[in-house]
Amino acid sequence: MAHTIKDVSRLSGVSTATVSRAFSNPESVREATRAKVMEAARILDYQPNAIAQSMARQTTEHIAFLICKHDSSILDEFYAGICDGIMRVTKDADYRLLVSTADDWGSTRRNQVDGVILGGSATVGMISGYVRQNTKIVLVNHELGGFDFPRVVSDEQTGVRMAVEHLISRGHRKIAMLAGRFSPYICEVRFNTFCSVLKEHGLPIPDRYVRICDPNIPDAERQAERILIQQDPPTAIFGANDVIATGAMKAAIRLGRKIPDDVAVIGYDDSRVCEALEPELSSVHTDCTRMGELSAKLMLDLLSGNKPEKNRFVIEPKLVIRGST
Amino acid sequence: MAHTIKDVSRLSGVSTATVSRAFSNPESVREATRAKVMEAARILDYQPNAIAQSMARQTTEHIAFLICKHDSSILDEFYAGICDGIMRVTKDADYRLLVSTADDWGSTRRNQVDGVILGGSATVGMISGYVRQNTKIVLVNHELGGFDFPRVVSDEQTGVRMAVEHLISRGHRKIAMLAGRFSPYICEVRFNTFCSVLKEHGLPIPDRYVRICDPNIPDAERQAERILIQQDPPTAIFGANDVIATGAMKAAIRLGRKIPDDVAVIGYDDSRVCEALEPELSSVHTDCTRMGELSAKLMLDLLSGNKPEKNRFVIEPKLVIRGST
DNA sequence: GGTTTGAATGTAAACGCTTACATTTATAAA
DNA sequence: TTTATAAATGTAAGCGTTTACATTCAAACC
Repeated sequence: MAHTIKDVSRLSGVSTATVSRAFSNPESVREATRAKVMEAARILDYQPNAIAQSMARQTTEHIAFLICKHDSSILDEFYAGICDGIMRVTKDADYRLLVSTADDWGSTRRNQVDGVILGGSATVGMISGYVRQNTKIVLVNHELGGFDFPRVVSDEQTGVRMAVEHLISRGHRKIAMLAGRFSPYICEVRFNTFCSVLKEHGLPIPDRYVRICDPNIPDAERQAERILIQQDPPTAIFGANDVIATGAMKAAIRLGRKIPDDVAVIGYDDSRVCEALEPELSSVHTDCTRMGELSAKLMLDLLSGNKPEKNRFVIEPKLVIRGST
Repeated sequence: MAHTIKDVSRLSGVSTATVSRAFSNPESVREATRAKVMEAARILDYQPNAIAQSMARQTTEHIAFLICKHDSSILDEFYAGICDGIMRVTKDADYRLLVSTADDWGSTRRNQVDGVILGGSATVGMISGYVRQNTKIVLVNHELGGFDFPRVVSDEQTGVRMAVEHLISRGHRKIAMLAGRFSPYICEVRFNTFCSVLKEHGLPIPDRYVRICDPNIPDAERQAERILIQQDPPTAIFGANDVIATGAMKAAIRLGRKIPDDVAVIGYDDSRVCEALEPELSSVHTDCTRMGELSAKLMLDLLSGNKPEKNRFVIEPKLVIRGST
């Protein structure tokens, strides 16, 4: 067994209270005393037991990041980015980070964390448990209708608008979209915004220019091919995300179309794959690391008892123009 | 404040011991009693306090995954994969997972976890602290010379051998390598194995067929171009990882070389980018999720007091042949 | 009905800290 | 030196569980 505060107390000849203070509130003990304590601790290789501290202090200095997305996880580049941002902040603040993909996480061992950052689509059911236990909540990349939790979201409308208007500014009039079948809310926003922007510019959206595909390359490739081989094909394709846009590019290349001359392609997310493609894929960048950092800072703020000045933080995406447009 | 076991005890009219038993050892209390307890707990919305349990049981049911790699993190596809594997297992076993990129993690709050899985290159210094505290240790994707910790590693020699012999079997005699400058140990193994396999087959390795590059696409592209534009260029390039191989492909495409006819390219890691490229990139697949799962299972084994039958588990990589070769 | 026995429950001492409050010690002022 | 005051330290009661041990209860046997 590791040594306890009592052993240090005995060896250094001071009370356990003083040992405790020497560790967690050094200014409150005399220099000489602190030295004695630390020396004893060194000899015994003592470190305060974190669990006992949590027990006594009623706080764990743990927060959790929960990825609430059906079939997705830390493997998702976007959530990994958020997680990375959260890790940076929690590390600096000396908080520990628990990570889980979670539907039902809330039901078990809830009171082990001071706060939980929910990424993806949390449900009211998940959240109510935390609320009852007074566990702090921050939402990231998601809004929960009817609630005003502190949250960090990305301005997808603007992102899509930038992508589409970029195509238009390049002279494209026949623009197709490969809509997605992944996160329902996101897919809806991206498609709806695509439509409104085109309408605003007086451009038509014939049905044959729209296809819905699964978020994997082969399906995107199939659907893109269908769009491209028709009579009077579009001169540009907007993919609902980079994976889908990648499929579009592959289809175009296989059909012998030149990118961007015969057909331009743009994606969304600015994932790593964009720079790997030839030509490189234009896309819309969302700074997910910053989203993570911001949500973690919000959480720390909450935990230190501050109310943040506002509850909704919006990250503005950036258009990244590359060779594909 | 949340209710405690005492509140439940009072409301249900039994002792706290019985409440505790009703929760953590249901068979040991009479059906009727358990029902009373559970009803009281339901009314009070009681849940056992996990911290107090950890305190009393002297176990946290937390394990940590530490990514010990200088400039890398959960953003790294490979470590994300390991992490995903660990998460699956810990989730099933109802353990919580702490994740951190760590150099110095060991120094602080060490005793909050029952065990730690170290990914990347842990140092003896990091480990000694855990050993003293009797925290269980498992290594993944790394060996620690001179120690025999339970560990899961990938058989890189075989992986490289498969890649190179695949090129040879395709008739290539002039094979170049873009060696890497990332993880020193890995880079060394990959390069050395490349050389020995070529030697075994009596093939030359002229200096002009080897270049070392940083693990980013632009640099790989530059170096690959240097290799390709020389007189008597290689007919195949082995990239030390997929990023580097991607750069090689881009260089070849830009130079107007046909892949795989003018030059074949193969990578290592089988990351997501492989299937995005056109043609798709052949590579060597390491099942990192399985490495994660295995290391987590090893850890759970250790924590339940079993000695694993052996300490070194080797994952065999698989060759994935695609259009680029 | 009285024993015996095993199961169910209760009592109370840990687990290793923190912290309000009490006490002692050092410092400054008179 | 005495006294007032502030700083340092000590005492002991929590924090919310678990669990060894003691006690009670119920069923089964004689």
